[in-house]
Amino acid sequence: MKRDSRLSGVLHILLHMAQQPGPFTSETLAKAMDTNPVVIRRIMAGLRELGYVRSEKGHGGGWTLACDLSKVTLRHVYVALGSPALLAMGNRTEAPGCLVEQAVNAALDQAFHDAEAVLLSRLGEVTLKMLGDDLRERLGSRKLQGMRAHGA
Amino acid sequence: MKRDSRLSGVLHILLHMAQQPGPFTSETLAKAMDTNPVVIRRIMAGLRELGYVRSEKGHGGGWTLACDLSKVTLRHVYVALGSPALLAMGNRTEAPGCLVEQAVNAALDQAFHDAEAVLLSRLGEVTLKMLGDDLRERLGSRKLQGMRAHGA
DNA sequence: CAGATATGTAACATACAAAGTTACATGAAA
DNA sequence: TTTCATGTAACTTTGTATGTTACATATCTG
Repeated sequence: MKRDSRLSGVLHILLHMAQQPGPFTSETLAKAMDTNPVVIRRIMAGLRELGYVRSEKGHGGGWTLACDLSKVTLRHVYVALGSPALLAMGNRTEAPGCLVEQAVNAALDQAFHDAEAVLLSRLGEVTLKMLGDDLRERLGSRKLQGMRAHGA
Repeated sequence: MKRDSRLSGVLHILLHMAQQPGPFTSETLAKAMDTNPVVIRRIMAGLRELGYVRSEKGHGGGWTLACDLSKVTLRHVYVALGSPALLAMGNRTEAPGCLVEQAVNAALDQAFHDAEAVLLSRLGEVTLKMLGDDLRERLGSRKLQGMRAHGA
C-alpha cells in the first residue's frame, strides 16, 4: 500500500506559515514542499472549512493562519483532512457470515482499535504551538552551530 | 491506500485448517476464501519457511499445520508475512534536510511508533489456539441456537 | 473597465502496491 | 506415464495517493 503523507505535508505547511506573517500563495508553499499548487489547495481545503486557515483570492491573496496554535492539535488537523485510514491493514470482509472470519475479525479488531486509539491520543497531545516551539529550538541550535563554525 | 488483508486472510486459512485434520489443497482453501489458489500459496509461503505449516506436492498433497498452536501468536504470523507496513500514514520525506520537516517528523514518529508498538503487542498476546477456542465457542453457540430453533 | 493574480475544482495522468489470473516447471502418488 | 499438487514468474486488474492541466471565479491594481 502506498503511504498517505497528507498529514505530514499539511503540518509542514502550517509550520512554515507559523514562522512568518502571511499570506502565502499556494505557489510559494508548493515550491517549499517541492510539489504542485493544486496539491496544496487540496489538502488545505479541509482546514479552511474548519476555520483553521483562511484563503483570499486575487492580488495579495493566499493562505493565512486563522486559529490559536496552542488550541489546535495534530488530531484536529488529521480530522480536517477527513480522518483518512490510520492502519495499513484491515479485515478481508467487514461483516462476514462465516464464523471463522468472525473469530478472526474479533481478534484483529481489538488490536486495530487499540492501536488507532493510541495514535489518535498521541496526536491529540501535540499542539501546533508545541511543534512551532520545537522548530524554533532546532533553528536556534543550528544558529549556534553556525556561529561555532564561524569561530564565534 | 488500499488496505492489506493478508494477515486477516492467512489467519482465516489457519483457523480453517485447525478445525479438521489436513492436508488441504490450495484449491480447497481458495474456494473457502473465495479467491485464487495462487494467492493462497503466496501468503502461505512465509509460514512454510518459518516451519508453521508444511506443504506436499502430488496426490494427497496440500497444506498441513506443523506447529504448536498455543505457541504461535498473531504477531508470529504477521512476521511470517514479511512484516508489512502497519500504518497507512507516513512521513513525506524520511531523512529531510529541512528543519521544518524534521520537527514534523519527530512529532509524528513518536505517535506512529507508539501505535505500532501497541498493535504488535496486542498481536503478540493472541495465540492461534486462543483463536481456535474462540471459534469453537462461536460454533457451539450457533449449534445451541439451531437446537432452540428446532424446539430442542 | 481591463488586465493581472489568486484560489476552486473538475478532469485526467502517473505511480505504486495488493489482489487476481495465466502459464508453465517441478515433484509425488496412483 | 498420467494425474494431481505445489512453486513461481509474469501479467492484469483495482484502488488510492499524488501530480498535472485546464478553466471558472473572485479580487486587487491601474
